[in-house]
Amino acid sequence: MSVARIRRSFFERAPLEVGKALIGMELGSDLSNSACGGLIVETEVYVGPEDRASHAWNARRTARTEVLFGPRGYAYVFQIYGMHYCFNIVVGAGRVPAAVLIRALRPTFGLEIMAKNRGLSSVPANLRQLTSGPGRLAQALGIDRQANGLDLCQAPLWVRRSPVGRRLAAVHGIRAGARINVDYAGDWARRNWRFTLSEDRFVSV
DNA sequence: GAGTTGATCACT
DNA sequence: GTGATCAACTCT
Repeated sequence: MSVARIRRSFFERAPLEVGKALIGMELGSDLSNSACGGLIVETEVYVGPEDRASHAWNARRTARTEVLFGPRGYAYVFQIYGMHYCFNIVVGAGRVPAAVLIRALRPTFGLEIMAKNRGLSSVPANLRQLTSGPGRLAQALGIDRQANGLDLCQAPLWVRRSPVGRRLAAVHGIRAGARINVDYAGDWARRNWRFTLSEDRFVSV
């Protein structure tokens, strides 16, 4: 599959701006030797060191968070609850440690691959099982710790504009709400830094 | 409500 | 170096 990848400058903007702009764009993967992916319908933004909910809170710089301090447009992948992976994109101006978590996709291609990656015997009747939720979509796209640090402008993992997605966002609109499962972050948990394609059935619960 | 494991941190 | 704590989730 020939893919016109996105320019790095797309990611080199204010984190909230990128988090919103990603809604309706395509996320694709060749990590399983056959292309699969879908349209991004849900994101969460972690703005930087001041954000109590961020792994980079208080400028915490460790082996795990290292890629957050590097160039924009790279994958930040971490394991959570001992068994799931979350896929993020490093974004922002300069090298502030900010990222956008991709929380849900509307699956559009390579459905068989994604079903297999998810451990399902066939493509499920309810496609929400494939990519609705950060852990689910990472598994569906074959993303694990090995994908950490991949350059999304070159690697077999890409983001690109989608005319269909752009239209969906224009017609249905984008909603901002509170981020999920970050109650430990106090006031920061209440900021409306989660973006969803309004009314989309593939948005996670 | 349980599962599961690595990162992080507060200690020696 | 060692041990305790717990997490940006999923499935039953």
